[in-house]
Amino acid sequence: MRVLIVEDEPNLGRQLRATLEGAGYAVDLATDGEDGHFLGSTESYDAIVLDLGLPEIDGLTVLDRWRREGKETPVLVLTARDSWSDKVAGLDAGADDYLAKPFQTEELIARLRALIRRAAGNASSELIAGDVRLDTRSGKVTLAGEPVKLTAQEYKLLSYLMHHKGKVVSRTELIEHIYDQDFDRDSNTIEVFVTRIRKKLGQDVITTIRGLGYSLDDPAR
Amino acid sequence: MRVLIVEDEPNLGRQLRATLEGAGYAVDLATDGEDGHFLGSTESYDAIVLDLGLPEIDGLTVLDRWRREGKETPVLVLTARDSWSDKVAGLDAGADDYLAKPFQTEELIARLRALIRRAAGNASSELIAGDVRLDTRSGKVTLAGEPVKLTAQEYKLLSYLMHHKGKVVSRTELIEHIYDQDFDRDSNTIEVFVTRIRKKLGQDVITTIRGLGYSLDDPAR
DNA sequence: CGAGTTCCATGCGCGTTTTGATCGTCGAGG
DNA sequence: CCTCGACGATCAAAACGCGCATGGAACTCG
Repeated sequence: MRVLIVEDEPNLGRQLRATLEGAGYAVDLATDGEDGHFLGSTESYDAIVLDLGLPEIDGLTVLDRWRREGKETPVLVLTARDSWSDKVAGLDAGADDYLAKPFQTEELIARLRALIRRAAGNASSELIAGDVRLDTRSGKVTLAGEPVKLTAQEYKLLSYLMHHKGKVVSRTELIEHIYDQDFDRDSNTIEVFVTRIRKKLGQDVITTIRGLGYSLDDPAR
Repeated sequence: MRVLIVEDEPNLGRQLRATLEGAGYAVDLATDGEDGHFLGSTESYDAIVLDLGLPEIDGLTVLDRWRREGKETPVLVLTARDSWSDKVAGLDAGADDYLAKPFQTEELIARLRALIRRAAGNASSELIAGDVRLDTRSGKVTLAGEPVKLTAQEYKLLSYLMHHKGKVVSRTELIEHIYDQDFDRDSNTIEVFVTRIRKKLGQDVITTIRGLGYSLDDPAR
């Protein structure tokens, strides 16, 4: 999962990046509204963390522009604790969730996870496809009840596919969501990890759609 | 279920009351140690939330008095994030659980519930994972029945992991919960303590999930 | 002042990730 | 129905970086 942080205060920005990377996200960081808007418009993220108090362009403006452009990416807005006006304005501009500063990082992570889950249309923290279960809260995967050990990248890949169960996901899309900005686009890494996951969870978990990408279906239904 | 909150800071006090009432508790609020002590002694509660930093009479003193009077009501103590000394002193005075400020309201509710459940009967204040037992009340740890001497940091680290048994906990999360705000993010302290705990309690108590963090599982199930 | 604890720096080993090469397979067109 | 081309799967080995161990410095406490 790839996340954009728009935060002008350098320290907080760095801290946020560290936190989210620690939680397994690929993170891009923009330090002003201009940058933030550009990245948010051109790259593809699973969620955006947006601080409202930005220099140059105001955070609300950025959010508003994204929505006008048709960007649907879920946005979590950071506000000063007492500014209710910001909150109301943010609602109008299309924010999906709020967090008042200062906040606890776990709360941020929990909210983000919920946001991404909601955007994918899932209700619980557990994603299920056939015999495979992935718990986004504890970060664990089981196959027919048995715990399976996945490496960090394997987990990220599987997680993305399960969040988009039934959809055909292109290799490019996977690369974009698993890695951050600068990554060598032509390599067969994805294939390698698909192979590895299939080895651990069974051949038929991930279906190949030739020329288009991969898809994870739920055989249960 | 009836709960007493002893908290001098008006805002936090009100917030706590609202939270707990929302969770279905009957709530009394005392704003200083004097009041708190009196209410705790004369009324009957299922649990008490006690802030240590109080004017007039110190929270610890209040707690100590209750215990001398023979009050068995479970007490959850709120401490400033970094005052481990408070924690230790609190243990001696007979606190049943701790929460460092600032905390998540969900966590408070969860802990309170656990506290009440424990006090309600059978269960003890023990966290159990395999051969390892950690008594949150006495602060003692045993391995297969044998007492093990842990240092303060080792205890904190282990305690946090045991409170989140089964979850993958990132290094960042651990650092944030064990140290106060500004702490050198790139240092291998956590690794060092993990190693030390493993030396004392056995290699397989804490599982490493490469790239993500650590996890403590209960092999019993 | 000494014992114990906490923290930091360094180097190394090993699992993970990535690369590149090769093999297998599917599908279109002859 | 066969052949060829393109795409995907697989493998092995190299590169990388994480986490571990260790020893020592700084600090805290009695």
